[in-house]
Amino acid sequence: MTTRKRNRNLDKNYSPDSIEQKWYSRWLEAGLFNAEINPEAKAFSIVIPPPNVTGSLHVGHAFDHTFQDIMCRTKRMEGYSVLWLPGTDHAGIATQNVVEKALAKQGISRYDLGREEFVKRVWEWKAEYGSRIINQMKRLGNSCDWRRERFTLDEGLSKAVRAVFVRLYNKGLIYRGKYIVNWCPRCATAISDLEVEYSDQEGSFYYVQYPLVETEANDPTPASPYAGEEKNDESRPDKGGLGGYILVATTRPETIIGDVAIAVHPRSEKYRHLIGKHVRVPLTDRIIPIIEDNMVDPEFGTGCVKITPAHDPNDFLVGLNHNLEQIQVIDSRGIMNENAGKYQGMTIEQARKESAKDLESLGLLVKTEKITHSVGHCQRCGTTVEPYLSEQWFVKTKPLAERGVQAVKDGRIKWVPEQWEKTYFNWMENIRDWCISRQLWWGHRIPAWECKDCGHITVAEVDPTECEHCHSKNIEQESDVLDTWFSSALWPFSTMGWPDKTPELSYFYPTSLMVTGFDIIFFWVARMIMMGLEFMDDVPFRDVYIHSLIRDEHGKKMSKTKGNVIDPLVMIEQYGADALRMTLAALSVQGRDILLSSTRIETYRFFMNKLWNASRFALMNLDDEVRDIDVNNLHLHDKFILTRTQEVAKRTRELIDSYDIGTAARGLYDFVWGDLCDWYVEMSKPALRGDEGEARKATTQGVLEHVFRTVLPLLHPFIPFVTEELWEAFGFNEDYIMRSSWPEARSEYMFEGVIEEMSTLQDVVRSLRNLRAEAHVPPQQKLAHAVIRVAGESRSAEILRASLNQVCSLCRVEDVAIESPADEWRHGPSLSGMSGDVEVRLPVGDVLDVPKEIARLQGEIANIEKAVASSQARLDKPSFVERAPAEVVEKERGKVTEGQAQIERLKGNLESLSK
RNA sequence: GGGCGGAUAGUUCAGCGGUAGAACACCUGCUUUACACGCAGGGGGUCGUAGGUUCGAACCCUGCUUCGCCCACCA
Repeated sequence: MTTRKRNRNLDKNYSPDSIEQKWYSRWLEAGLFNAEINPEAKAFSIVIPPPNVTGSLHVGHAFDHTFQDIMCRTKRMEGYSVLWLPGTDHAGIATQNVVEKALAKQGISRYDLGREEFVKRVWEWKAEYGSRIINQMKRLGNSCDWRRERFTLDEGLSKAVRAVFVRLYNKGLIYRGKYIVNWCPRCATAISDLEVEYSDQEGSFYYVQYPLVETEANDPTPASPYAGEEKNDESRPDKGGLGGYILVATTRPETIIGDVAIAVHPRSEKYRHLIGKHVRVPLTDRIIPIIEDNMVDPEFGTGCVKITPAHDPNDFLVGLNHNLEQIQVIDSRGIMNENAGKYQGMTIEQARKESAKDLESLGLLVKTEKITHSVGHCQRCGTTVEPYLSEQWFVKTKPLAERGVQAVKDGRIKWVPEQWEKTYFNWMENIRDWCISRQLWWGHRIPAWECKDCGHITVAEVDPTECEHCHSKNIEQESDVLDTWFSSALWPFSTMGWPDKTPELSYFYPTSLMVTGFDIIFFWVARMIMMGLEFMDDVPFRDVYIHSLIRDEHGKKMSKTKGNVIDPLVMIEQYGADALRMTLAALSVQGRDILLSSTRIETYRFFMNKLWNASRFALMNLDDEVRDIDVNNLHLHDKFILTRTQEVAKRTRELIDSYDIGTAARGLYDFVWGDLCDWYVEMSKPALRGDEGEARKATTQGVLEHVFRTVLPLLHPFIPFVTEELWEAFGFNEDYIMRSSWPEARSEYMFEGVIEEMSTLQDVVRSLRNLRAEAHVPPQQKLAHAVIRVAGESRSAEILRASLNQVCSLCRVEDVAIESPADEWRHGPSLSGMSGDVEVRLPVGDVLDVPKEIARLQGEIANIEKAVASSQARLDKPSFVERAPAEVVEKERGKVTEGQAQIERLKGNLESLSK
């Protein structure tokens, strides 16, 4: 005889706080999250998307992590050796900004401190706040192997970064050059294309006339003959630039002093004759040529473009093609420089206003127009991004991207949901080189040393002491650091010890799954794929699950300024981590944003209590002895719950395997609350009370034991804490539920047809309850008896006869009689209802309101007649009978005959009531 | 300009070929010995719009309206 140590003293209400903390530390102590290399077992691995060290856990992380934790816990229970590798990202620009902001409060800038001291301060900051987000992850219940926690700037990862940089450089896939890049004047660094966010803005279009000059000689600028005149004079020759002027439209008059050419389209009717001629740049004395270039859209603006290679990406390319000078007039902080003449020292905005004013007074500004155009902003600080000419490092991405595309095309990487594949292909197939240098101090310093003597650049994994070319000792390391995403791109293998050949790499790489949001597909996912293929010669992960965004209850993006941020930690305080996890899991639907509100979390908080109390009920009715289930002594409801339990076990596993945790979570919720609590628990009461004898009581206990023994592990990945606590209370075994194995569906507990039979019973119970409510019978009043009228030989009659005890208990009646409809009605005034082939009658004596009941019956008859008529109409269509599947037609026939019988019965009732 | 997704009960969403479901909200009634973090019952929807395919469409196809997102361009 098996016995168990049960704990029957559970509190009446579930309180998560102490329980969650207790179990988390026990799991840690027992080393249950530790990943072991076990050749006997299959490996399952996930590397966590490393959050910023300075960050705080937001609800997006919470969702992401819940998903990963569900997968990891499930796989552990399925017998895999699971690695969930945690860590944080140094987040170069973001972290540097945070620390700079803190310093600014003390009136210090990073330049005051100098590079070395500043970086030291950032490390101090990291030491103080870096563990915060890690602790928050632990509160959520993340089952990461914390022994393996990594940081993108730690020693091992830095080694990997260097190795990758050097190898790519030697392969010719990293190059350095002077190019136009996106530049944030506030952060004073280059940023990649992806770090620019565009938004539409009001701006002005300035129509400026450039005077045509005969030669390249430095003639003095002629004053415009039109200064001060009416500007809309159609006779003016500058309309279309045909006279002494050429008209150019620009949004950036402050860059005019950096102009080096005017470009027109080669086939432009209007301007062709001017190609090769020259103009004088307004506000300067420079003479520049009019050139032709395909880049010009003759339909846009005036059809001619001023070319400023140092301050516009398109102009930059035109400049290269035509071998034009690059004149920089704006410096790295967004201030006009020494080439800007009288505008030197002004901000861009000031210079724009001033130059426009000056152009106007020279009579060269023909008009200004309001336009909306999209303007790029720095993702980190919102400052308007400047195209800026500077020396930068780039990764040549095309060859890497080609392999990345191939890996998805031949199925080595699977995207879930599949739709994201398209987005990925679209980006990868049109990929541009990646600017990886940043003029920051916090990050991986580029391992390149420039020789002050010969200018040669030495790129090396180990700090060199001399120039590899001329052996001069006079070398200096590049001051730039790498884009933070460079190190992130290596995360799946750098965290496992690459470039060394470690056992972790051979066992856990490629990882099984990557879970992340669509916002970093390009930043991160695509680059991990490229780097993984290049350096591991294998994909970094088999499946990519892209989850949707979490928004507030009205579908708005959460943001601090809107004040609609849901803080997962506050939610955990308030409702418990389990409730939050269950909510996030249950709300998740593939390919759709998730709208979250605290009332939703409350719903799942209630679910925790429901599960808790259902367990309390079971425990109150179980003694320490484990009872066997006697399959020959089961009632319908026992078979029903056993069957449903097996179904749910099977279905949940399938759903989790296909990453549909939303449906899985909702299925478990419905099973526990609906099937188990609303029906089984209620129906098991008579047997547990002993009303059906000792054998029935024992078997019912066995069933309860089995159901909880099965459903708690199914729930565990979703709500680990409460299930662990209950597992212990039931005393199912001495071990942790976390270490239990995933329940298999057991065929001996699956019974054919019981779900349908049960629904017959449920319908009858609902009908009876309905009648009670209708007759306003007080719930506490036990009725003497109800009558169920059903043909004696039908299946329904059999089902009901076997479950009379349960029907009585659920409907609070003393006795239920089963009669044949042919029997004479002899119970006095009654209410009746139908469900299927079963007529339910409730003798209600004096309580019955006769006129009201007559009205109700008439209404019901009308409804049924309508339904019968519509079914009949379908049956009358030969096409329907011929082409619809036989079972559908049969169902329709059934509806008609049943409906008609029902109408007959109701009419009989009506007659007897009318008397 | 290219692409993607949504439009179903008051709200947020499931359903994705056989004539509508859940949660929350609302109404009625309940100290029913697991749970008021609960129980029972109820009201509420011509499934955005117009066509088409089909015996049959919320579901498939095509237009339209509308909301949101991504990419590219913007002198």
